[in-house]
Amino acid sequence: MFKIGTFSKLSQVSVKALRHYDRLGLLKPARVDTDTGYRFYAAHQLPRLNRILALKNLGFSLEHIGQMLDEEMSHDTLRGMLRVKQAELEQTVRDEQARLTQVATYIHHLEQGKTMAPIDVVIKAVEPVRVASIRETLPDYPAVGALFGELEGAIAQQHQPQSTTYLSIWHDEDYKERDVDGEAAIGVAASFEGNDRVKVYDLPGWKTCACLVYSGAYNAMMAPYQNLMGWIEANGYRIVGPNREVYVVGGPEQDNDSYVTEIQVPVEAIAH
Amino acid sequence: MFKIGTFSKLSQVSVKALRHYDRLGLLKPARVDTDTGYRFYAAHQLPRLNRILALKNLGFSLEHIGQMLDEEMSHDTLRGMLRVKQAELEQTVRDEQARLTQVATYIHHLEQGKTMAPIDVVIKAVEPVRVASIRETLPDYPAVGALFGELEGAIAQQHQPQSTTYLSIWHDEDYKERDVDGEAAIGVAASFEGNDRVKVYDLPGWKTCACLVYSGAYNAMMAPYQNLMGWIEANGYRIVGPNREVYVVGGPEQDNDSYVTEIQVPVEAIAH
DNA sequence: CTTGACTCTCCCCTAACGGGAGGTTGTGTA
DNA sequence: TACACAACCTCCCGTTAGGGGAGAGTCAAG
Repeated sequence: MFKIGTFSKLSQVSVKALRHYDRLGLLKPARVDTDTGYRFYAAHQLPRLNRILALKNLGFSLEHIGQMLDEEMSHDTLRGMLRVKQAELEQTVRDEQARLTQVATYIHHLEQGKTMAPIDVVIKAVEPVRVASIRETLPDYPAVGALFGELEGAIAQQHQPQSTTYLSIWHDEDYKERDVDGEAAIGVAASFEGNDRVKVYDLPGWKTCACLVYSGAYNAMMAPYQNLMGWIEANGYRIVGPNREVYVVGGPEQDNDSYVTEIQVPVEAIAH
Repeated sequence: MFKIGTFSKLSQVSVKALRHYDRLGLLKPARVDTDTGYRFYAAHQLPRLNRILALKNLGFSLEHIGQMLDEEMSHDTLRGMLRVKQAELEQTVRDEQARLTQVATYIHHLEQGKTMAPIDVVIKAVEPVRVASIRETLPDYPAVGALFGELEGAIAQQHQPQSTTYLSIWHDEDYKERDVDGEAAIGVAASFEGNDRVKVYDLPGWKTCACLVYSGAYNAMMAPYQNLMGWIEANGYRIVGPNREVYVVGGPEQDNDSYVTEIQVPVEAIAH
């Protein structure tokens, strides 16, 4: 029988941790003095403690370890837990490696003396949303403004509340100077009805979307686009759909520095 | 100007998180109504929020992000922080991959219908300790018992308190049936003096040591040894020193099931 | 018998929020 | 204009796996 300090040195586990395991029921001392409350551990408890440490090293929570040790756990259940942990670890490794790539990209950019801009790129999910939209081949990008005017008219006609969700979708795979396949969309309620000209549908969401918030006039948006595309390539992603621009703050004038636009490009990680 | 709920939807960041960033000074609302306490955010704050999210995705703490955003941080300092983060991430990836290997090993063992024993293996640090020891070529493993008797005699002679640290060290690289190069060691105080027969020195510690606690008689220790060695090989480690046995509970008799022994083998990870 | 080492319980702390209580403010509708 | 309800506020507690320390009791040696 060892007192907690001796047992702690023996097992290289801190006294605090041993008391913690006692509270959680993971490792009860072999005997507890009823008068003094002193914990006494037996040597034959070392293998159990060691198993706790081993499972902890694998990344299991103490709660899970308790389940794995206490219940007479079946082989299959145990294997299942290991498989789940395996999947978790694989996901973690992938995530960390993606971060590593990003950090390396930024360091590289910095050493080239370039701007910090690519650090603003974020991968996030984009929710689906019901929109009214018009899609057309436009002479150039700014021409999408006219489509928004048309949409606003149609929405006002049906006495719908005005939405703050304005976005355009660019369907061309490559950059084009003219004859652009563009779509203007405004968020609407489910009750809104379309017509021949104005289509109403649920714009699908994306689970992984590279996003960059850009603050400035529309005619200077080329640079952030290039940053975003460069980021996507450098970090091992592939574009899997048309890019969108969400107009957080915008208006009819062309050159307004206070406009805020979010560029969204759906991507997926290139396998391994 | 948006109220917190609108800004939350716009940025896909929860209201709770926005309030949290406000408290931390990471992202103060553009205006706070002095009467109601309502927070009002401006669209031009989205890029800053986006940068916060991007840095958070890289694994930086909010405190670090605050430093990176607030101070007019120099390029060099920034690059330094990125390098540190890069090193951290590399370490994390290595750790997680080691865990992954372990989990895979255990799943494999389970599917072979073998015992769970290898799951008890733990990698930990072993502290250096001052010992009195005798090293000799022994006819067989049990013969080390006599050396302990000799050591105990020498320690008793100097009226030293008796230690609980008993361990033996096996210097042979391979398993040998006879003529074993073994060492018996007992922990002593710094004041203890050796002689021709009994050497006193600081037994070095190890930073990474594969350890297995075994509960049972000495003559059945072959199986745990094989488990441990198999584990070391399967998990990509290499043995880099003589293995030790720490006798947590032991005695002179050969076959006692209540004995507890920890087997320690110094290892290092095989590079990549 | 004293001193110092050891042990006990209890409480607060971590990072980045989430959940909920309880109270105030804003907005849409009858 | 009144009322309901959504949105907002602050404050408090919870999460993991213990660490740090206070204040009090216990143990072993000199």
